[in-house]
Amino acid sequence: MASERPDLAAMLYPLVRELIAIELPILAGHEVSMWGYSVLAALDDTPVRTQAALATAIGADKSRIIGTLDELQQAGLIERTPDPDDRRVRLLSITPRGRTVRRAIRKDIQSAELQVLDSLPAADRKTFLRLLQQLHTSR
Amino acid sequence: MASERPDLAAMLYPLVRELIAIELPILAGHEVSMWGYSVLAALDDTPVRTQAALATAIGADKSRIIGTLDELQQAGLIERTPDPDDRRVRLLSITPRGRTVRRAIRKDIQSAELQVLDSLPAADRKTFLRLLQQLHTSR
DNA sequence: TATTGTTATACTCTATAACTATA
DNA sequence: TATAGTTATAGAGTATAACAATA
Repeated sequence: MASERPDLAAMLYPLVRELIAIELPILAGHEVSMWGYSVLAALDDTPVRTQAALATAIGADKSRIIGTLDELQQAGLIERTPDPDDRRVRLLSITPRGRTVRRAIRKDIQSAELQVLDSLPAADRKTFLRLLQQLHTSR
Repeated sequence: MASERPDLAAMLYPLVRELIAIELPILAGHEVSMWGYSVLAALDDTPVRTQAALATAIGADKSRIIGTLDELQQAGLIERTPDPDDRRVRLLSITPRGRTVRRAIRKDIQSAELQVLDSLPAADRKTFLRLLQQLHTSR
């Protein structure tokens, strides 16, 4: 019976939950919700898109992100401009201020999140991070 | 600006979501919910405990797992016996049938879940798994 | 008084499906 | 008619607090 190990999800999920617990106070400090941060990140990495495309990109329903977009727009972090070529579409873009906020949040998160890997030796931590990144970009 | 990488959660969360999508139909096939499977796994790995201890062990509220325990008990997968020493407490245990079901589910899950690591070379896959396991046990 | 398990309540998410305006 | 965005509705999930039994 040697080959016993926990399921992948059983090992990964606690990590994610710990990470969320780390991120929430940071996000609150910047007055941005988790969905809001997710939107800012997506828009910052790939500039313009329709709301529907954005929604599927971050794994949400198109109706689910509307409140988030309203908040971000009102805070001046994103812009929604009607597409002249197809007036049904709202072209999305992150504002300079949105970009600044996104980077500040990311800096705070990334300087705190690595603590979840603390139990690994430094070399292993680096390896884990590299493999995870590889896994993430090749999806 | 070299040091740019996605946040840990941004890389891990999609993995978890993909894993859940893989697990749900398997669990449905065994007529066990995700919470139910989580409870079976916890009880199988560390035999007896109070409901409150079990709840915190799997990251839930004590009131949240009661419906799950009812279902599992009715299906004959767990037992709730009053503690003679403290009649407020219900001692929890997994039944032989519960153990069988849990193992069957785990076998199905583990034979399917590794596909999320498919984009890694075999050696890297093994390394990732080892580090993740190390991370999980040393928490 | 404190604790275990339970129930009840309200609150938050989420999914679904209508609705509008454009095409 | 089909699609983008929006709104409305209902359903599921969750947290909180009250409750009964026991310590």
